[in-house]
Amino acid sequence: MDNYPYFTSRSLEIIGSIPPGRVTSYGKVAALAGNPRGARQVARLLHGMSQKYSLPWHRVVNREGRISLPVDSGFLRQKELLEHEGVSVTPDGRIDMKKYGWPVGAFKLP
DNA sequence: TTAGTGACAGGCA
DNA sequence: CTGCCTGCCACTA
Repeated sequence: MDNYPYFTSRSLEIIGSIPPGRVTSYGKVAALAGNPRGARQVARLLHGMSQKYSLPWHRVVNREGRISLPVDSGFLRQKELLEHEGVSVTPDGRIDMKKYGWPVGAFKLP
């Protein structure tokens, strides 16, 4: 792993600890990482290096529980990956956060 | 340096 | 439910 800033490395850890079959939001990750205002940074992060570290990027959606990825840029991929884990996604990319949301209770950072 | 942009969020009509 | 607007912050032209 490279030497990333605090917020970045912390975000990567959190995303990496999302269990299969569960999803969270960009804002939630940012908040857990210590910056409630950093949702966009988390998004930019995933956009740039999710593939590189084989992170579960597909388990991160927006606050409305919707896939925030353009249809022409990975929407379908994310949908497939989630359904493959047992997460039901509607054709327009909506997910039931009440059912698949994470974390459930209090989250303890590793 | 300023202006525009985006895998976002929250509040409100 | 759908829009519209404001706040954010790193990046780019």
